[in-house]
Parts: sequence; C-alpha cells; structure tokens
Amino acid sequence: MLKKLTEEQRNMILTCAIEEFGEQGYGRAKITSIARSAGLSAGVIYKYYEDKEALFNACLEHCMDYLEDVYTRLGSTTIGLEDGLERLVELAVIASREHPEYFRLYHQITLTQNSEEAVKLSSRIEGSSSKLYVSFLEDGVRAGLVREDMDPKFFALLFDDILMMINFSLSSKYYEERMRLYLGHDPSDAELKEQILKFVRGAFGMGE
Amino acid sequence: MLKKLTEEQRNMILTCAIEEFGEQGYGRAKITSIARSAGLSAGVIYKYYEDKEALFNACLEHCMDYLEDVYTRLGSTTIGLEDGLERLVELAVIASREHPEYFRLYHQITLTQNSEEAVKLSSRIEGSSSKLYVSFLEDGVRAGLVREDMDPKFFALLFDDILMMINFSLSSKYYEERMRLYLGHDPSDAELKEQILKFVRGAFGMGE
Amino acid sequence: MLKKLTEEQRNMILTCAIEEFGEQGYGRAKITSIARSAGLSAGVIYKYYEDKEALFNACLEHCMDYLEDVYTRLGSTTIGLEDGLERLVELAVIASREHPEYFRLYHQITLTQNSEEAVKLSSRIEGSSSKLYVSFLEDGVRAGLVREDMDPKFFALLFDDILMMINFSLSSKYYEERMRLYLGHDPSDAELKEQILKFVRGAFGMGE
Amino acid sequence: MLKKLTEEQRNMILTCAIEEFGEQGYGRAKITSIARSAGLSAGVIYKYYEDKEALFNACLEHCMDYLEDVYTRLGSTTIGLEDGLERLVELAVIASREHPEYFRLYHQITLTQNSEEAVKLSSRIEGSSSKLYVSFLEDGVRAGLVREDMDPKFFALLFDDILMMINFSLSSKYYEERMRLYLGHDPSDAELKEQILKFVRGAFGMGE
DNA sequence: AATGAATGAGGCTTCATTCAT
DNA sequence: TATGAATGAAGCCTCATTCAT
Repeated sequence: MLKKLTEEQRNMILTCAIEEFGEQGYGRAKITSIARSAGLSAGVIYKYYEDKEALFNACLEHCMDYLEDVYTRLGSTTIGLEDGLERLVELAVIASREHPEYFRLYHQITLTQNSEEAVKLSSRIEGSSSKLYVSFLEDGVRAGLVREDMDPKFFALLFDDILMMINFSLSSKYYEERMRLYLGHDPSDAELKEQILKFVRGAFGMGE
Repeated sequence: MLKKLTEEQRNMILTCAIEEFGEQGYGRAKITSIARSAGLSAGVIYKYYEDKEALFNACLEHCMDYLEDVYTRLGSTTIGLEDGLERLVELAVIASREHPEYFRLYHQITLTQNSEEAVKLSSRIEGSSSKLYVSFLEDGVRAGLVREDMDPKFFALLFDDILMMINFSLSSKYYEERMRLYLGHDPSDAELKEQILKFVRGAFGMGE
Repeated sequence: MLKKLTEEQRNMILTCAIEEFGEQGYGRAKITSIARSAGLSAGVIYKYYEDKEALFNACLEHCMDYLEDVYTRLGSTTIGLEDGLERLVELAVIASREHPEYFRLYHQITLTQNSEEAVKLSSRIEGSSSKLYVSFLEDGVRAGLVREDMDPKFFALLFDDILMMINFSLSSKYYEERMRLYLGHDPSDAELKEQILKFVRGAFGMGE
Repeated sequence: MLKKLTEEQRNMILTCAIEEFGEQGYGRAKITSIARSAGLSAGVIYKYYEDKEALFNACLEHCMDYLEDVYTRLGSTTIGLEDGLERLVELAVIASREHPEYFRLYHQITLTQNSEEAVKLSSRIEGSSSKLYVSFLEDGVRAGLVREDMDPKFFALLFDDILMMINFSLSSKYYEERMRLYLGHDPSDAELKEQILKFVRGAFGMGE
C-alpha cells in the first residue's frame, strides 16, 4: 500500500464507479464501495475527482466517449443502407456485450429528471446517432431502397428505439429476464441480429 | 390533526411517493419530502409502511396493478389483430399521458440489479402482456394476416420494445428531449400513433 | 430521549457551543463534543443551525448582545466622569466573572484574520463603547476634570485596552497565570478595581 | 530535490508555520499549506517535527526566544526609569512592526485553555519581563521618581497590559480595525509612542 | 534524504426511523 | 392516532501522517 496509483488503478476507479453507479444509481452508490472494489482507499478518489458528482460526471463522459466512438466509427465509413443497417444492429449487440455496464449507466441518466450535466452530455451522443440514422433513411428514400411514404425522422427514432432496447436487454437483469419471458430462451447473438433485421427491414419496406 | 387518515390521504402518500421515487430514484428520494408533498407528517408513513423499502415496493405494486389493468382490459376483449394493434399503440400513448409518473417509476425498477422483489413484480406485468402479444401474432400468422416467416415471440418482444419506448418517451425528460432531437418538434398523439402503426405494420408485413 | 427540546436545552446548545468554541477555537471545536456536553444528539443541532459556521456566528451574536447590553446600560445613564470610570471598571470585572466564556469567545474572534462576519459583529460592540469612552473624556476635558493636553480618542483607546486586558485576565488561564506571576497572588475584585482606578485616574490626570 | 534541507529551508518551515498557525489557529492550519508556502513537501516536515503539535510548539518556542531576546537585551542594559519606559514602548512598537506574525501566534496561545506546554513556555517570557518591569518601578519608587502610593507589581502588570495591547493592535486585523475606530485614522509610530508615554507617565505619577 | 501521492481516522452533515406529545 | 422534533447510523469528505520512489 501507499504505492503510487498505476494507470491501471486509475482506470479501475472509473470502471468500478461506472459499475456502482450503474447498479445502484447515484443516490445509493457509495464512494467507499467504489474505492473498496477498486482496492483503494476512499481518500484517493478525491485526488482525482472533486466530489461524488464530479466522479459521476466523469463516468458519464467516459461512457459517452465510448458510445460516440462506436457510432462515429460507423458513420465515417461510406456504406450503403443495407449494410449500414446490418452493421448498426451488429454494433448494438457487440457493444452491449462488451460493456453492459456502460449501458446500465446510460440507462441511469435517462431517468435523471434534473441534471443539466446529464442532459448536455447525452444530447451529444443522441445528436450524432440521430443525424446518422436520419440521413441513412433519407438517402434510402431518394434511392428508392425504402418505402417512400415513411417519415425518415420518425422511422429513425423508432429504429433507435429498437437499438436502445437491445442495449438494455443485454445489460440489465430486468430486461434480460423480460426477453427470456418472451422468447422462452436466451437468444444467440446471431438470432438476435437476424430477427431484428427482419423486423426492421420489414418496417422500412425493404424487399427481402 | 389527530384523525385517522382518510382513504384519500392514504392514496396521497402513494401518489407522492411514486412521484418522488420516479424523479429522484430510490437512493435520493426522501421520506420527509414525500410526507411534505402529501401534506402529512413523516411519522405517519411508518404506520402504514414498515420502512422506505416497503413503501417503494407498495409504489411498484400500485403501478403494476395499473399497467396490468390496462393490458388485461384489452386482452379480455375479443378483438382482431388489426384493431388490437391500433388499440395497443393507442393505449401506450394514453397511459403514458395519464400517468407518466407510473412509467418513470417503472423505468426505475428496470435498472435495479438485485431486488428479488422487483423481478418478481415485473414478471407479473411483462408476463401477461407477453402472452397477449405473442398470441396476437400467432393468430395473425395462422390467419395469414402477417408475414408467416416471422418468429411471433421475437416480433412480440420487438413490438413491446416499441411500446416501452413510447412510454419512456412520453414520461421522461431525457427521452422527451431525444424525441425532439430526432423529430425537430413535439409530435401530436395522432402523429405518434400513425407513424408507429405504419412502422409496426410494415415490420409485421401487414399489407397497407 | 426523543423528547422535544426544552427552552433550557436550546440555550444549552448555545452555552456549550460558546464554551467549546471559546476553548478550542473554531477549527478544533467539534459539533459532537458540543452536542455531548449539551446532553443531546449531534443531529439536533442542525435543526437549529444551518451548519457549524452558523452555530459559531450565533454564539458570537449572543456574546455581542450581552456585551452590548452591559455597556449600553451604562451609557444610557447620565453619570459623571468620576463615577462612570469607577462603574466601567467595576462592570469589566463583574462581566468577566459572570461570563468568562463570553470573553474567551470574544478573544477568539479578535484573532480571526478573515471572517467578514466576525469583523462586522465586533465593530458593533467596539463602536458603541468607543463612542461612550471618547465622549466621557471629551466632557471631562471641557469640564476641566482631566488633563487638557490629552488626546481623548487615544486615551479612550488606552483605557479600553486596560478594560480588555481585565476581561482576558479574568477569563483565560493564560492571562490568569500571568497575573499571578506579576502579583504573586490572586487579587480580590476590590483590589483589582482599586488599583486599576488608581492607575487610570493617574493617567487621566484626575487629582486624587 | 533529494538534497538535505538547507538551514534557510528549515527556517522557512518555521516561518511559514508561524504565519499559518497565527492566521488560521491550530485547528484550521494545514501542514500541506505550510509545506507549500515553504516550497517543500509535506513529508519532510515530519523528518524534523514529530507531528503537528510538535511543530506548533517549535513555533511557540521560536517566538518566545525572540520576545525573550528583545526584553532581555533591554534588561541587561543599565538604564534609568525614564529612558527605560520610553525604550520599552518603542520596543513594543518596533517588535510588532518587525514580526507581527509572532504576536499573532502569541495571541493564539493566550487562549489555549489546556496546553501545559503553552503555559510553561509562556511563563518563561512573562516571567522575565515581569521581573524587569517590577524592579523598574520599585527602583522608581525608592528614587522618588514615581508616585509612592502605587503597588509596583500591579502597576507593572497594567503597564504590560498596555504593551500587549500595542502588540495586538499592530498585528491583528481585528485590533487594527478597532484602533482605527477609536482614533479615526492609522496612527504613526511616533504618535503611538508619544500618546502611550503620556498616558503611562501620568499613571505612574511622573512629572512632565 | 526529500517527495508527494495514498491512507484512513475522524469530523461534518443527512435523513430513515423512533417516540413523547 | 398523527405529529414532527430528536436520534444516531452512515455517508461524504478532509487532512495528518506514512512510505515507495
């Protein structure tokens, strides 16, 4: 003990904090719990973060960075609607599997009713994905790839709704259980992807 | 002041508690706050509820009752797929408008990672709606009203995903803002219903 | 326990806080210590005072009220210089005996280097006594009762210096010990008064 | 960085500690603050001082040494009452101007109610000055230079009271403000000396 | 031998819960 | 029986002190 924190330990703080905040919510999360999980003393957290709120915001920031990264990577590639759709669903599944705890935290902020900070940070991620989806669909309409009577904005929203529910279904015990209830079993990633695509393609009016 | 609580006052406790828990989350919610909102003393709450947790569970129970009621009412009616679909979307919108606070609370429990209680309660509500949706679609397949290559269970789940997101979008500030971001405006109930139905019918392969 | 605080208990908080702050200084004083001395729980203090600082300020206020009261009572009486002098010295001794803890607290704030609050409160008490003393001496000069070559303002200050040192000498262990060191014994109140008056009358040039 | 502390750096610790303790009081003073002011690390302080208390005591010791030095130097000179008086007042002013921080710290210990250490240390300084002043006055009485009806011990105490208040008035914000309140302006050193001497000479019954 | 970050005891403060009225 | 103030456990945070570098 009393050794300088390694890079790994610093990351550990954030990792454990994301886990704790995501599971307990801000109010129930305990700084001491986070420190214990990270194998550190409570005091050291205050060397890196002003206070509990600042730590929480850093967690958000970290998750947002990740999400933004995931979707930005996709957006930058020139890619057709068909492939894009598939890739997006795939990404939603992969990301949820890789970092379910990020989505748990994300889930938390969606029900914060008053944090300026949360709203600001999140509009960042929603902003970029919304533009991406809408333009995908608008292009699709122009190219005659999707039904032309759709409202691209609205359909983009509903498509994102589906993606969000995938995220939650793969990261929260509640939604996991719910999925099991519907399906009667735990779906494989391939199954998930296949069915979702089938559903969405149908919605978008994309021929089989 | 020393009169027994009226029925109305008892309901007030629950109403205010649902509001508080839904807005603040369990950890940040304060018993005294709830009591004050209800125009009662903090002490009296403990006459009716063992502790904070018990009050929270009672709130859940109350919301579940409501949700169950909404969907049960629909399920009991013999109704066709086409009308059923429309009615369900309509119900999702109406219920969200009528009791957004119930959905905020519902939203809260979906991210509780460890409460046995929560899982139990929720499997109740999800259980009944899942059966309803699945049988709707199975009937539809049999009747040739929907694409026959769908997995009714999976599609039922995705349909419910959409409904849940409607609930959240109409009850949480975060999702409200997100919807505004996508659409550029606040949609009317009619618009909501129309677009969602168009999306879902497409997904189900129901001819226009 | 759990009985509503009596008037006496409320006063007890202030009394014990004045004692603690006066003995330990703000930084070392502990809320829990104060509560324990008062026979109360720590929490209840926060029902009456915003925080530690507010409690401290209330203590100051209380002491200032007392001091102001003591000197105001004197100032309001029409009284000659000779009698006034005697009365003031007497008051300094009596007040110090009656509430040494007030003077200990007073002593504390005189070395606070940065509290706006402290400076404001104290200018109150110093302001009224300074006016009183100066006018006493100015009247004395006009009436030829004291040496006419004095600067009344300066001599008033030095007179108040003496009074303050009496206060401290009778309320602080340190000054008490110092007095014993000088005198070789603990002086009676009468002796104190007599010697101080002799000293001051000499300084003012008042014939025996 | 890993060189042994220079003499100058060691003094710096003490200097900065005296400043901090004098301004903040023991309880609010921070070791890290002191270290930062001294341009050193917090850790090194513990190489030279057992703990915070020990550092505080060393500060006291340092101040006492200085004060003792000032008065001892005077006491060792053979000097008459008249000149001695003037010199003492002068010294009080000069010392206060030179090291106001020492007097701030000194002021701090006078209200410590329980430190054996403090009492012991201080009895040292008070002891030497008290002997000096008393013998001055006793000589004066014998020589017929001062009123013979005075109690030299008592008058010595009151004289020292005046000197202490000068020290405080020139080193503490509170007393500075108080002086300004009385006088309406900031006195020059010459004015201070002149008025105090006039006051004291009068008290001692020394002909003009 | 000094550094400066980590430790962790302990103080301030909040709020779920109790209970005298 | 409801009240609402008091209790006190427990969480946040600070800072004296330690120790790996």
